[in-house]
Amino acid sequence: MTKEDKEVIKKEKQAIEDKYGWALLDGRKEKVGNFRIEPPGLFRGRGEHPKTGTLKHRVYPESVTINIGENATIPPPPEGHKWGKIIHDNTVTWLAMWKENVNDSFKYVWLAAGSSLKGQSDFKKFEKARELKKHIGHIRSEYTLELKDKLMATRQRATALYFIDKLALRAGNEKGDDVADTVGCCSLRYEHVTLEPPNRVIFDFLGKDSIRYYNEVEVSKQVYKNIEIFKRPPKKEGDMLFDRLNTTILNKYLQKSMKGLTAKVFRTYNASYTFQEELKKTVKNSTINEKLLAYNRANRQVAILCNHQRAVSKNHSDQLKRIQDKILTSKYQRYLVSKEMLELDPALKKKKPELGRLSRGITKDFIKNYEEKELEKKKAKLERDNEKRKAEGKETLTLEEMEKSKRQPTMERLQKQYDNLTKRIKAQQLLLIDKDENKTTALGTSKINYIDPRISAAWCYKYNVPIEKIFNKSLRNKFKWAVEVDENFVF
DNA sequence: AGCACCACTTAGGAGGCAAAAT
DNA sequence: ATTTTGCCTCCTAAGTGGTGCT
Repeated sequence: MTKEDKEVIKKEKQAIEDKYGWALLDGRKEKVGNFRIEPPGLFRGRGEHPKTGTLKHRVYPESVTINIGENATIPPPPEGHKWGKIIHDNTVTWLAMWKENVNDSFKYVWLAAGSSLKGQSDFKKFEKARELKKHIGHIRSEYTLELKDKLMATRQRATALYFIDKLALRAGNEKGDDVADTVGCCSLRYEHVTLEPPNRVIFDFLGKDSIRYYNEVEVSKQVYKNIEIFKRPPKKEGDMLFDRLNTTILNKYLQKSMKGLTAKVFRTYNASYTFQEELKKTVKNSTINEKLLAYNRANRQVAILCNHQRAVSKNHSDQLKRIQDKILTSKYQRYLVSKEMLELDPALKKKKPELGRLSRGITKDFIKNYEEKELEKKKAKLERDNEKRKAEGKETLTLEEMEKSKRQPTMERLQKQYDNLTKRIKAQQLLLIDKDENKTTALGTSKINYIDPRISAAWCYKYNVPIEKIFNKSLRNKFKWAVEVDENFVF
């Protein structure tokens, strides 16, 4: 498409956003989230979903309910149609709703992530997780005691809670057989947990979105013993590990320790807490890039804890090789610069002995390859230059003449080149580490949903990192409520 | 207790786009 | 000039957990 074509499409898109993308909430203009009805198509479930490929019907205005202020103007339905229902319920936050035919579930139109409503509930979520901080000591000592309880139901509850707390497992509601067979903590089955003496437990199951959870963990003697008991015959494959427990029982129990406490709060709490602890490894006087690496590492620890995975890109290993190659190139270039420096001032050999060691790790093959490429480049440049010269009526040069015509390097210039290359090598090495550590881990989900954004904001202030380096535009918008903290904020 | 129903948060992948690399 | 990469937005599925009824 031409620039103009794109411009037209962009404008049309913007006009739709302007028209449908806003709502009035208590007189304030608020951005609406996804306001589009899902188009018909084949249902694409994740993992082995029994309904994969079934037809998802087109949704007509007649099956859409509009939730709007009593005196507000009702947006007109598409020509020739009527809305299913108009309601005025101010106890819920959705603006429109319909029922989808494949799984019989509801779909909603809500305000956008950056809206005041979503911001408020985000704030409440993290405040609740912080509230847990005050109770966690007591909760832990209680479930540690209850691991030995005479009553099997209590023991199971304590053991499940131990996993939820230590491993950040999801609650694990029961599911029907009309959806993919995935589990969380309370719905773990016999075959999902294997024991390895003396105290190792191996988890292997499909969790939310059919993402595999595989983890080998050392547990306390009592927990090991409990699992042994819960797996004792006649229990067999296919049976529930915690047959006396479900999420309702667990959550009812948690309410007693803290009002509003449920299993999912532990994930938020442990994610944010872990992040805050990991961030302490940031080095005060390091470069911005090093600080960002520390930030991403802390983020990554949380993502690993929460098992946020992503598919490895198909050319991941190629990418790594390319970066390694670049590092080698920079190192070789730096070595060449150091040689020139030594030629210019042989006394440097004693003053800066490190200059003599720069060729380490650079193979002859690499050098040969590099020099060949360099020669190609020079020849190409020479050809271009000579074209120009001809056009200007000047004499053409040979390769040797071009080399000679270069300015003689001064020590100052060489030192600058040297320093720049050192900087570049460092940056490339950081990139390499970051990239490799990141190949199967998705950082986004924990950043968006689990890590209290105030921790990040405070970190930025404390270490003098611009907030744009860690929050993109939409995150800054989503976390508007959080950036007002000062550098001393503690989760 | 078990359910149906409902409303909300959490999740990974697809695809678009612009900057970087070639 | 063209291709690759990396970030971001969009999409919608898949969880959690509440309420009210039997």
